[in-house]
Amino acid sequence: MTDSWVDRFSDLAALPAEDKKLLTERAVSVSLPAGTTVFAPGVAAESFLLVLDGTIRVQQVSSGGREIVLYRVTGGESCIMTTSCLFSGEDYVAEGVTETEVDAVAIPKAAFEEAIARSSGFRQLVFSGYSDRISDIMHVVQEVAFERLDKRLAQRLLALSDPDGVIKATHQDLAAELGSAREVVSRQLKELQRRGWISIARGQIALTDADQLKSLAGSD
Amino acid sequence: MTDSWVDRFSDLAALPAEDKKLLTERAVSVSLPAGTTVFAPGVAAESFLLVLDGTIRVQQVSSGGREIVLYRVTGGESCIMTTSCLFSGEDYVAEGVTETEVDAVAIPKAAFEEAIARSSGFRQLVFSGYSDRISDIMHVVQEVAFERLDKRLAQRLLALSDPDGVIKATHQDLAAELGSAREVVSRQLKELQRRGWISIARGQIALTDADQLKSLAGSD
DNA sequence: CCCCAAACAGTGACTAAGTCACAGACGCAA
DNA sequence: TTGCGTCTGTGACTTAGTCACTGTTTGGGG
Repeated sequence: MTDSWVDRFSDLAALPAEDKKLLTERAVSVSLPAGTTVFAPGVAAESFLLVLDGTIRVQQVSSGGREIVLYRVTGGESCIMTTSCLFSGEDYVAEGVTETEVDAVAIPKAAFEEAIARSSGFRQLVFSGYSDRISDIMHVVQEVAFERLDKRLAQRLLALSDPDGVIKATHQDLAAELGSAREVVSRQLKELQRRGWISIARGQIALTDADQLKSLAGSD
Repeated sequence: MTDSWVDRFSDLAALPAEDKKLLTERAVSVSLPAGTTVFAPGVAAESFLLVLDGTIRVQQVSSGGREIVLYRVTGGESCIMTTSCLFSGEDYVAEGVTETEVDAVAIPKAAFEEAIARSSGFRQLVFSGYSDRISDIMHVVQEVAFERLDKRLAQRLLALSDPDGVIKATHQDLAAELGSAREVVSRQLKELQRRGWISIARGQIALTDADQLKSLAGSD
């Protein structure tokens, strides 16, 4: 196994061979189809997850059925929600869903703890994963508490658009990104369309003036 | 040193003597007066902090001057914001302020890494600290995104009240707890007073019907 | 003792966002 | 073609946040 998955993680690639061996021998490769619920409130974790390919969306759901996206885990990142539960034994307060097909490796709790104890590179990977997620979630708090919805919507449209400036998402999907309500997003989108910055079709939005959107997204 | 500070942390009290020795020898005791800014955006951490006594309030501040409290670190807990920055090197996105006089021990980065490598109990402490904080912050997201302000205010009044049912805080202070605006909180408080659930004085609020407040705080 | 500057609190008018209850519109499958 | 489920539009209303004020208390300094 010369081109192992460990070489995809910069913190792990430089590891001593014996540490790499520990990880590669004990890890279990998994492949998940799009739309799989990786973890959810009320389910305890049993292993640590490293994403190789694809993206996992981590979100919270309210009792009233509204949702908000907290962050996404993409290739080369660890899913700290699993780590978190592995250690504290607490239940998840969020859920993780694969947005695409996801290739990952699952490291059982025992091997995880051994790797943490032995490998400083592995510790670095796990801790920086925690740090990054805390930053992400704090950013979400900042946004929902203090920022205007039109600005946040513009940010998301820019972030979610493909190279052609197209977003394939329903208004409901966008509302879930922002933690808002579908009707509110529909009205905001209509206003952006009125200004000529986007064009709206069923299940799809095209950016027609990205510069104006960037200006709105970056306004203080 | 028979009654060392390490015995205040359940994860550390059971440690082998040599691990305790490492921590106690390398840690630096600090005592901070109330109102000290422990960390703030744009300042990098240089050591890991364990709080022995007192509380540190961790909050975010918006460009418009509004604030929101994320969580509090109390005696026997680690301040993971310092850990986070220690590892990722990223700047703080929040600020920490002592609410009372705080006794703490600061563990330099080198000793921290050594302890992490050697002591599973210390790892447990650090990881569970992370997990708890992530839960806290996710809870904040849930609240600001989805819950009504009157319910959140009732929750905070109950949480902040002393055994006599009194809260010494200005309306501005409460607004900062909730990430809302002072005028909004003033109006909410007036409504609670109109219902006879609280009584309002300058800089102080007294709960007069905690049961009704609990009912509001727990409503779904 | 009185004055006065801060800090604290109250208010009205307005804008932004969320809720509720619908009514259309579109698109695929039977 | 005709449903039927998903997606979107809309009006009326409530809740929350903003702005620009005014009023009120309070603890020093003169």
